[in-house]
Amino acid sequence: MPTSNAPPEALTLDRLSTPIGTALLVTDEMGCLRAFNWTDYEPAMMAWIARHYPNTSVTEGRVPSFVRSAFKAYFQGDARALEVVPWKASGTLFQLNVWNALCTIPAGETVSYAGLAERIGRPTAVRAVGLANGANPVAVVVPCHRVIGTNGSLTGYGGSLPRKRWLLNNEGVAVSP
Amino acid sequence: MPTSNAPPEALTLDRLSTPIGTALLVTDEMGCLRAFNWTDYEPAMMAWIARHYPNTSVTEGRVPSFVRSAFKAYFQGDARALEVVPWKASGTLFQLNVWNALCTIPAGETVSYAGLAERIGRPTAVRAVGLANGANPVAVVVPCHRVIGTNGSLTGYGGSLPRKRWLLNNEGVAVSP
DNA sequence: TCATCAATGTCCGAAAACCGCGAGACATTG
DNA sequence: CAATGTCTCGCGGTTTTCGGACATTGATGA
Repeated sequence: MPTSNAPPEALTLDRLSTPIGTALLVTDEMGCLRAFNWTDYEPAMMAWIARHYPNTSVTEGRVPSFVRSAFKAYFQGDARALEVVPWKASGTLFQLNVWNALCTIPAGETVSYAGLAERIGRPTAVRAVGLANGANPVAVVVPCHRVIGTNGSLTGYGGSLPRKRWLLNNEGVAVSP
Repeated sequence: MPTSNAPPEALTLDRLSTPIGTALLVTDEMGCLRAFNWTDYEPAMMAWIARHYPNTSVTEGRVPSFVRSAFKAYFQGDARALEVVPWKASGTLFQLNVWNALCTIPAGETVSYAGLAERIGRPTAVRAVGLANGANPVAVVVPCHRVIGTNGSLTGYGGSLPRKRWLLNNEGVAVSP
């Protein structure tokens, strides 16, 4: 059956309070995480969903409880709790490569943009990696926050730098300032 | 299930000898015609398939016998024989509108490009209709050859004008030269 | 140590080019 | 005076091309 790659029919949008703001969780019929963001960026997230899943409805509701539990545990300090959450992302081949590579960075470690570029076999596509990083629709679960500048600075983060710092601290990474 | 609109997993490519060249028939798992062309344009057709069905395999084989029979009957003079062949096409909304409108032209009749534009409610999109006509992936079954210029000239045809003339003759239409 | 600068790959939106037409303006023909 | 032919221009969806933007980095020079 070719259903495996088909776009989802219906998405569920849930809200979860965290120490760094209210999070938006979006899962498909299979309980697969399709999008994650904070309420500050709700309009942008909805626009992204509309562009990538044109014929899919989004209704507010409860995502599967194991998903909620995983996020709760993570935000209470269990750095590896999110590894059990299944996710599926829509993007170009290059972006998918980057996102998959992100998941090989264990909690508690960081990689530079250049390092990530090497991992996917495109040593020179450094800026492109940064761009793909920012396009990650399932933040936190796909740990784009674990990528920092070669010199150790945090550089950027779609969800604001304070959150990036908080997430890294929560995973046991020492960040400078 | 969202499977109905999902792309096919595997396509079958068959060859059939006709009075105007060897035809290429491509059907999906359900026996639905997905592409039609003559061997002169085989590379172009394969490229079209690759672009529209990126993850689909194409293997040579036999299409369902009722499909072959229908084509044989048509090319032996049974003008309406192809009406029983199911087809499915990938294209933009505008193109789908045009292709559906084409199927309302009975064998033995013709319509002008302007007339076709009116039928779909876009009286001024005349050239666009011509363009969509040329993009028809399932020629003959979706009878794009039944569209001619307002002044009665054949104007153009992707499969070459002699074939357009032959097809119309075969359906009982009197064409000038 | 800190600005400045160039080199770099991908993605997105805007703009232009491409045509399987038709209508109108003229010229040519019988 | 038709009837026929050539030419020009406007039409509109699709495809292609092009120019910036960017979650970087390493080499320079104060």
